[in-house]
Amino acid sequence: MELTERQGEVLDAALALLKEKGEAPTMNAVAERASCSKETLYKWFGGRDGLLTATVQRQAAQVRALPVPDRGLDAEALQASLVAFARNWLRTITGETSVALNRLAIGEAGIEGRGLGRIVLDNGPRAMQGRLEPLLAAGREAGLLDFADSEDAFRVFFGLVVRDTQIRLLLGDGERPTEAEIDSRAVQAAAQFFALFGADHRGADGRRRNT
Amino acid sequence: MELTERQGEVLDAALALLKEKGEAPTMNAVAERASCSKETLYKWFGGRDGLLTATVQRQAAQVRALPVPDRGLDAEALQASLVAFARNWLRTITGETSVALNRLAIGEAGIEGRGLGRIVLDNGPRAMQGRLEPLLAAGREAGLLDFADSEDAFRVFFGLVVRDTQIRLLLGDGERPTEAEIDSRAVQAAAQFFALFGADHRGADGRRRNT
DNA sequence: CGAGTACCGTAACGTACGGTACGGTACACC
DNA sequence: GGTGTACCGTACCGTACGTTACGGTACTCG
Repeated sequence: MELTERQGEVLDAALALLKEKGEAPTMNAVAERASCSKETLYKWFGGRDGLLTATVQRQAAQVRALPVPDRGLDAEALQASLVAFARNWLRTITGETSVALNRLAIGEAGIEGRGLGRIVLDNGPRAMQGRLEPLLAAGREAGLLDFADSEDAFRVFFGLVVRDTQIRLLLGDGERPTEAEIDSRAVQAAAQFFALFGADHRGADGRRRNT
Repeated sequence: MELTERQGEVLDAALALLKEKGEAPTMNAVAERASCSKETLYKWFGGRDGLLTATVQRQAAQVRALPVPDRGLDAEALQASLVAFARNWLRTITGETSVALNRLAIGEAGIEGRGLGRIVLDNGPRAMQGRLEPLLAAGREAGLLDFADSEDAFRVFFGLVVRDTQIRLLLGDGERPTEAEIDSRAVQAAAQFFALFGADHRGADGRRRNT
């Protein structure tokens, strides 16, 4: 959906309300906050579902991709890329916006005909997977990594990075990791991933190359 | 809260509706499904919040604990316990009931004064942590595991087991793992955990004993 | 300058739903 | 048999909110 600047402001207002109140804002609240008429909301977005969908889409779309070195991939560069991925991802999912969006999407994901979960999924875990798997494959090509199934490898990396952080935040456990903790965790996760899938280590996980 | 059998039936009806509709059921719907009067609902549970809280509590409380061998802990027994833990946990979180409960709790977790998130948290990740950490500590005592911070070790285990499974299910990605996949993943996660924290391996994660 | 367009502000409508009230029934206890 | 208790079924009330309608204003275009 193509957005004018004014429409973007309206969606920003909707997002702000979502973060403040913790639940999907009402049409009245959005109209008031954005200083626009409800008629305009309906004209632009079709209704409540359209407004919320557009709000989620606007935010989800601006999760930025990280540049991946596709030439001259050595162990150092691969490690650095993985750490950068992990740090970027942790920052995203622990952010207030991401938590609010995921809450909204999850809350409506069980209901017939709601597409919010799909949007967040496509721009969240699946987007991460789509960007990371090529990097992992390149690492294997370069003889730095050793795994059979790149999807499986991605999921292990995801687990090492995210752990129980996201589900705890979603459930309202207030303790957000600090920037320093995020950095440390990113380094740690990348190191653990290398310990499991680095080509210069033994296949201690018992499943290497056959799962 | 002490429950009579009839009250349990009412909460079962509420849970059934929650799973069917994907969102918190209305008082009318619960009364009709359970063949009871709304007045009774209010008398028993105080109101809508009380009813939903009781529903979540009833389910959350019956996540069963696994027996932990506290004597004669050898490598085999520890591995078996970890696999059992992983399998049990994966079965729980991929179950329809758990997904519905988590959706409900997360959807209301951002709202002032709602306690559902806390309940699920206490009976979910925190309960798992409370049961697993003693096992890990025992493994360290027995010279089988090597880690500095047992909470950190728990979280790595959690990540290796759960990966992105839970968040994908919550967001509506329909693909549930089969029983065979759960078994395989449990074994794999335990092996990977040993590869990272087993006392007979090198400390390849770079953080052993100092984080 | 007149017509059209886009938008704001506000009022109004319909409905869903949480909560309450009340009559009716079955059963226990004196 | 009379009284109290617990519960069902249903009707009712108030409010919140999605949606629609409409009058008023500014700006554009011919």
